[in-house]
Amino acid sequence: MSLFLSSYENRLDTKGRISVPAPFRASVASEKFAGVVLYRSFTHNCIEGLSMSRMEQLAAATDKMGVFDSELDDLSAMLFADARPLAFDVTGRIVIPTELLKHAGITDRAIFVGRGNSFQIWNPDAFRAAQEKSLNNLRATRPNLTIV
Amino acid sequence: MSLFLSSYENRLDTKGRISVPAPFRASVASEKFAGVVLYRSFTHNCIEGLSMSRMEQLAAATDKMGVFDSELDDLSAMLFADARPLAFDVTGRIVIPTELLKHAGITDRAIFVGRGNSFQIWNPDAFRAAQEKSLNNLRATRPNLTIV
DNA sequence: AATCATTTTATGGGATTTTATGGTTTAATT
DNA sequence: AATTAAACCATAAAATCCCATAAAATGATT
Repeated sequence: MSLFLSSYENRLDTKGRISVPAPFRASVASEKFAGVVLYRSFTHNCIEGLSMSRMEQLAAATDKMGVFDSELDDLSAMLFADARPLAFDVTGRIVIPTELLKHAGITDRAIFVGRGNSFQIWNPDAFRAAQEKSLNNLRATRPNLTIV
Repeated sequence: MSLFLSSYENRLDTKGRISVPAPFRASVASEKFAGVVLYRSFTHNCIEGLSMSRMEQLAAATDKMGVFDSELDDLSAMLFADARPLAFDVTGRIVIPTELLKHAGITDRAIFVGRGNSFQIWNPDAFRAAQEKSLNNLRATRPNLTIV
């Protein structure tokens, strides 16, 4: 699976369909499941997105961490229960379930945001506000950028 | 991946295409992705450039910190959301997105500047001015570079 | 060192394909 | 029958491919 990079703003049509950006579709093109997995972000008012193979990776990781870890139990309970697998239609569109749209405050437009091994879907205005904040945080705290 | 060294000034055509200098293309020639990844510099009015493998290194680093760790959140949010994967065309050109050009003040000419494991793209005049300034700083502070 | 031949590189423009998006029709579910 | 969901068709804009050429770099041969 290749990385999810960059950001793409698309619009929802009257039926709630929205095109997953072609580069994101390309990122999962080699997988068995032609689609993505979405769930509500625990930390932001946005939707988190993954490939199915990444979801399987997470399942394997939680397995390894032990069955009796209660924190992890909560996490995986949320994650797997909430996760919605959504297949692309022929033109590469999905219909995002209403609960997810509501959680992200999305109505007629949405922005797909690359996050490396995952991505997010935001209300465009909310995203830009959040980015502004992140940039200010970065400039204030100047974390270690040497890796870049 | 071999180092990005030296500087090369090229011109943008009417479609916004610009040749990536052949030596820079050679630096990423062995990689799966035949192209580069660009994003807006956090600190300067220029564009930063990386190879895709370097980008994947960054993704792996954020993975190691835990998928739900928030420490690197701001940095990776900025970086991956802004990063544009740009494939070379047959003759080795890319089209630099308008936001990036705007951020760097580039119109019809641009200079590719080697930075070792990465590179930058500048408005040629802005770059020369910045270099002049850097040189003066160096002369004043005479920093020491420790090897290893 | 100088000439010439060959290859590579940077740049230009037209043709083709992909993509996002809208609408219509058919099938399924209640 | 009514509503919902899925499949199908259409299109304008944008991105990409393809071909052509001049300049520059390289290498070979004097």
